[in-house]
Amino acid sequence: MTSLPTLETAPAAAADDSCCAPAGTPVLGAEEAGRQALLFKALADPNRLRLLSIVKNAGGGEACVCDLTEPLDLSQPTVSHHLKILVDAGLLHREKRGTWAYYSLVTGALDDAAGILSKL
Amino acid sequence: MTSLPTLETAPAAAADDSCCAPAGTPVLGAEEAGRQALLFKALADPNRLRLLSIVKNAGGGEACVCDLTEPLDLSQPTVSHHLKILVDAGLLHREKRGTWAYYSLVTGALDDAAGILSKL
DNA sequence: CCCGAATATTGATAAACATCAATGTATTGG
DNA sequence: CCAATACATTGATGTTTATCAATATTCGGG
Repeated sequence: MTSLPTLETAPAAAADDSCCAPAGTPVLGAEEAGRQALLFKALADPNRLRLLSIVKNAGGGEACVCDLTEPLDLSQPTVSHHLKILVDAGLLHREKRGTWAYYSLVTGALDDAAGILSKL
Repeated sequence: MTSLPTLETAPAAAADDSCCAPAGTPVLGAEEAGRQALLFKALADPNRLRLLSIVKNAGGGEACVCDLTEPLDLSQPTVSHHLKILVDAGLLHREKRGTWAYYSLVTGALDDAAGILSKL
């Protein structure tokens, strides 16, 4: 303990010289913060944001890997890697049809992420 | 629709065997994606999310470092480091009054971040 | 049943990151 | 001025991350 603050009990006297609030503040729990951070980690990369943008605006709302490799100027394994991160984060849905894998936005996932920020 | 792809505008020639769309898709630019990724990088850490939550819900809408070190169970330098990242990302505002540094939310910054996701 | 195409996985490497201890800086009170 | 307090910066360290080349897997066609 480094300083005066943190008076959990007995605020009574006041005349408090400290800088700090009464420490009764409601805080985002560590576990939930961890879960939410995983989601934003998935969004914290330029190429993944571009992937989401391309998929969202693609005709039919879906795109295969071959649609995504060229515009990003990344190798195919790297694109697959990013797509896996987005799927694991619950942002993209993957459907294999024949040889191709089609990726589409999970409905409401981006709005949910946005909602987290608004309600922090 | 078993396989062949998403041709929106039917660009004449083609006879294309590929799985891919005509590559006319509007894409989030690399530069803007980079800027936006910086913002989400700042949000992609549990402790920084908790910092934002504490500051937002603090009495008076502001909190000093001593309010933040204890609930996160991090060293003071680490908290200062995270706060700097949030300030650099445009999410927090820093005001020094006397010996203390008070941090507060930049108005609308979180909503702007949320808006990016909605409008991807 | 084998071949080629589309995608996924593995292994390696360099860069970025989170964290703390130690130290620096600035400001207040005596 | 001096000392103490609040915060920032620096340096070091272990972990995570982005990327590619090489390889594996899976599927449709002949």
